[in-house]
Amino acid sequence: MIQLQYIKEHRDECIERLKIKNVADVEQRIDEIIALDEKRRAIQKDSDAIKAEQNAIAKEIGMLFKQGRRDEAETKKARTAELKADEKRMGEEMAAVEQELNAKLISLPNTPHISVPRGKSADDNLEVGRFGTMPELPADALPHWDLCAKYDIVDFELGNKVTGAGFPFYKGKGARLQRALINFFLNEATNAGYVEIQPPLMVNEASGLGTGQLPDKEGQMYAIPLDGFYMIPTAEVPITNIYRGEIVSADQFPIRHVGYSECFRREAGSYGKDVRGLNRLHEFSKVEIVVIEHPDRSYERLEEMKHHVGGLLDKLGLPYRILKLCGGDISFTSAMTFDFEVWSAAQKRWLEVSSVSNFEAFQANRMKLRFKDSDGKMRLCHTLNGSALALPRIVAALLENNQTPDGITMPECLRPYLGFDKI
RNA sequence: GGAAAGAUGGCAGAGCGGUCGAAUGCGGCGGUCUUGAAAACCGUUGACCUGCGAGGGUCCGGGGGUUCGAAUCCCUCUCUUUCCGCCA
Repeated sequence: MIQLQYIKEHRDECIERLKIKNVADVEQRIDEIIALDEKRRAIQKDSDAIKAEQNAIAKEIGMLFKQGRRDEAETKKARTAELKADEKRMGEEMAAVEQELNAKLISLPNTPHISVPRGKSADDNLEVGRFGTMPELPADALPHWDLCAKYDIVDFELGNKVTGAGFPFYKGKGARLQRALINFFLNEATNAGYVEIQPPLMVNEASGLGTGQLPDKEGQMYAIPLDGFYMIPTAEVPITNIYRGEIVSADQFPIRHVGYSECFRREAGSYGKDVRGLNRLHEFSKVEIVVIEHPDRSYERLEEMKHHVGGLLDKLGLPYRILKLCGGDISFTSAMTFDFEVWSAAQKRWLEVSSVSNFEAFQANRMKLRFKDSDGKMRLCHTLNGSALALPRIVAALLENNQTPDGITMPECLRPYLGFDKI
């Protein structure tokens, strides 16, 4: 949720930024919010005056009773009845205005950073770097789903039987590869100063609201209505929500966490060739990094996180590119996002394996995550997160890019975790 | 699943329906003392809305009610703890 104060004090800048996200009727929406806020304040002023009078009378009545002046007390009571009626009416008006204001505020996406490129769709994302070398595969090279079957390391059919499409089984060296990647990613992050967390895989509604999955992306999460829980779509949700409602002390900055979790996504409406094999699953493993930082330093931290993610891909020897997402492709909650895509050499496609974002104060405002600044004032923290990394597409690229006539070569950095060097 | 108890400030923990935004302890911050630190002692220390300010208002798990007046009484929801049962 954008801070109301920011909207009021920087109306034009706010509108300009939201236009980068192609928000329809921004001026009108912003001005409605400002008007509602003025209305709210006017009502509150009157309502506060009434309450002040009520409080004063109640005090007087207390005194009168004590002094035994009952008649005078009864007279005062009459006045209170009038005030009560007024207060009730105003309270209802206030609640209605607040509800409307809140609904309008919460439906506004985060303001993107002013440097975010304009654009309508993923085609307009800006490539800001390309690393590694793209392997030349022979003409008979296999896509990863064929390799999975050939070496019996990921079984999609079995997943269909036991659960459903998008819930594969990993077997033998495939399962071991999963475990190796998770450990490799967790260790790398720990060495870089991230404190490891193993979070719950289900969260309550308040947590979903805190990080912005609710109400915006309700249909994307698996829900357990009987208990009011949601299966997490990413470890970002439970880990960031650790700090929901907290006032952290400034000397804790930056707060760095890493967590591995299974991620559950309904992916409603996405079908076709994009979902083949490991390209898009309903359940997948991911290691996530989460950072909470002082507003003045959050963009430094974003760079640091990008560096960390890039380092992982370098070590894995996968060719990748970094995209700065345009206004049309960036998420609802994000102010700036970089996607990392690896080259999947047999599919001849770029696959997104990480998304690193700065949410600025957007999540913190929803969660009321604050700190006391050096001037003693309460301020909202900035929150950031990134995948480091999501496994399935990494596995897809590793299998495809490293295939040879006598097996699939595993990258050096994973061998201590794998116990073998070839599948 | 059955039974009971509870939810108060960063934490712990008091609180006859009016003088309670809330005792006390711990913690935090400032100071005295000290070469420095610890201890001791003194002082200070909630958040939010609104107003230029003085000030006003709100908040004792959420919601509703009784009352001139509710942290305190009633209803309801949620959650937590303990015991029993079941089970990893």
